[in-house]
Amino acid sequence: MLTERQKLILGAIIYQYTQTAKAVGSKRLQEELNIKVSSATIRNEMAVLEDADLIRKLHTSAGRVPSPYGYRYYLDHLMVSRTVTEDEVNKLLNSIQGNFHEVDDMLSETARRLADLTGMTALIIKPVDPDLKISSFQLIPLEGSQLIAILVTSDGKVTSQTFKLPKGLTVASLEGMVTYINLQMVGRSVSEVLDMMDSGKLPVQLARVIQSPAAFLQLFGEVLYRSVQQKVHLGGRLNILESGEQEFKDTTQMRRLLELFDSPQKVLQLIPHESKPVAIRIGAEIGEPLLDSYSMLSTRFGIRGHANGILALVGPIRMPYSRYALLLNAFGQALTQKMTEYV
Amino acid sequence: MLTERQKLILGAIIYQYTQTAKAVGSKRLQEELNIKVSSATIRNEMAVLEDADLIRKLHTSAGRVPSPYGYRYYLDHLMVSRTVTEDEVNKLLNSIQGNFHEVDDMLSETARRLADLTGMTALIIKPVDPDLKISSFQLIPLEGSQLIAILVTSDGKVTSQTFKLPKGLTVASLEGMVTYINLQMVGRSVSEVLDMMDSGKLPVQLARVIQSPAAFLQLFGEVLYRSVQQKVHLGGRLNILESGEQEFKDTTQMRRLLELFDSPQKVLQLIPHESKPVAIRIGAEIGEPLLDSYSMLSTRFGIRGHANGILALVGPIRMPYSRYALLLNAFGQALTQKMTEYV
DNA sequence: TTTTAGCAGTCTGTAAAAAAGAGTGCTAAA
DNA sequence: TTTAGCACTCTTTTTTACAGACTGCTAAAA
Repeated sequence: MLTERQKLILGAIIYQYTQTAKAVGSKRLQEELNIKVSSATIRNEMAVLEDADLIRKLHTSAGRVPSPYGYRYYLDHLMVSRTVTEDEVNKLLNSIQGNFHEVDDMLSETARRLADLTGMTALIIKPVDPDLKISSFQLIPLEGSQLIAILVTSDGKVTSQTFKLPKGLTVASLEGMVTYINLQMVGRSVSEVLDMMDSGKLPVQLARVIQSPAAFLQLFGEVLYRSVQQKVHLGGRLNILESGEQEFKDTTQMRRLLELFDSPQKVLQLIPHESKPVAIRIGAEIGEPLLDSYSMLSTRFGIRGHANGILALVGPIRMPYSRYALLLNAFGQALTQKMTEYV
Repeated sequence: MLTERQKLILGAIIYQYTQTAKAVGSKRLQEELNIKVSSATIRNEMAVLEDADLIRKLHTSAGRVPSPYGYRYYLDHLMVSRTVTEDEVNKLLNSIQGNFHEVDDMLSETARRLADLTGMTALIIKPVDPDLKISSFQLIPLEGSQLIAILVTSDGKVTSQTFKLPKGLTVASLEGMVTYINLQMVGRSVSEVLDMMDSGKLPVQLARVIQSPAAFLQLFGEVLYRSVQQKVHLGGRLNILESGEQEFKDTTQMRRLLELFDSPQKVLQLIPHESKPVAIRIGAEIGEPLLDSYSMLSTRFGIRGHANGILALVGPIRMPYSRYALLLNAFGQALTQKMTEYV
């Protein structure tokens, strides 16, 4: 257990370091804290904090910097976190105004803005609506024997795919299938239909409409599957370059880092399992070696009850946590509200 | 006018520098060239080349490096350029095999491959087909009073946009409009229809079908316009980081460079007006200060007679020009052929 | 006139040495 | 418990020294 004075000093070290990015020494703390003890006393207290691995020194005669555990302690015991007011959320909501063609555009723009605001990298994973419904399915002939399949879902997303008319099938027979799909499947949820396909229920039904539905089913399934794929929206992908603890010695690591964010698959692995309003993970807690010298704040947002969208910030360990946690929280609430407009 | 020996030396300097990235001195040239003159003679010749600003030295007692003008001279007078054989194009064509959902996917993949092959940044601007035709236009109701407009063009591209049902319009009246569009406009080229809108011809016609077509027309026009927007496909955007002449002192310039490629608008300004098979521009010739220490090779490709697509490589000034020019040429021809599959 | 050998002079890059700065840890006294 | 003081450590910056790589010039040779 830390004494009040030790907490005060730890807080000051974190504050100073967060501001200046330089190891902070006993003398500077004394001036900063405006405390009535000498620098020697502060040095003694610092020794205690160091024994507890809350702060570290880079080398024998340098000032101290917070350790990851020190940040953790700060977050858990020292940081005072405000809650977001409804007013603030509304202001934010107004600022995300704009005429977007689709949800995805809106989310991209939001990520960009959040990144600009913080100087960090923002990422948004669109919530999956388990009730996402099929709104329409169309087959449209192009030139030659090319066709294009178009699936529209209730969130306004359009998934399309071109293909060649399979041998043995006529456009007319496909038309029949499309009519059937639109009659029977529109209004049903995508996951339900995917289940029907897996269980063989749909194939059986379609077999009544046409002899060999296999080719058609494969196509339909592919488009369906692609329509529910999670997409990652990135903002300020390049900010990560300027926010690292240490400068990059070689471009190699820099590349790896950028490539990490370019891979939706890898980004999806970064999301945390905790369910706090705002989850804060420091350095190695993220579980991705490339991000060991970064921190990640994340919150969930979503449609109606289904808060499975992710809104996250990735930046240097040294950052104003309380401010950004608040911001993220506000953005998350705003997004949750905004999403309803698109359902 | 340069003597044969001077040309030989210039060529050797460029070759050596291209290979080793180190300023080349008279002694090394003597060994390399296996020539029967002494290094002093070579020094004399180098002085001549330097007077003509074909080579430069970084400082008093360093070897020489080619100047931008030196590269230019090399390209114009010294480089022997092969032509691509049909066989090579075919091989390439096979390697771009793959099942792509749309042209855009194919182009992205090609850019990626070209970038991997060269270690440079590749960019592809999709050719605009002036005969691009409208294949279908649909309005699909979503939940609430949301609608989604979908335009399919003959290249298999789908452009969509969600919007709220404007007041005073009913879904039924819109249906009429859609039917009319599909009856009258499908098969016409997009540019033709855009002209009809500008000239007021289409509004007049639509006015017969419905009272106030303004709201509908705006929407239709917007979707139409977006469908012919040029898209830029980038490959190896990050390669630019490793290929610069000098290391980056600060991350700022590095960022600017990456942002340049992230902006389609700016990328479009980079394309040259010349109409050589492969245009090669060196440093400042590109006309973009950020790329002063890079070179850009570009070629055109396209659909049928309309070669207005661009295929380009951006990399360090110091590069094997003849090899990459050949490669680019081959890829351009392959793409031109490949495009026909998608029309 | 052209080519060559030789050498002084210039600049870079690196290594070694020196100096300056910032901070700690310990001791002994208040 | 707190404080003043000082020796010690480690980093960073500056200085100095030196080897290496070329050039440019001169004077002689071809």
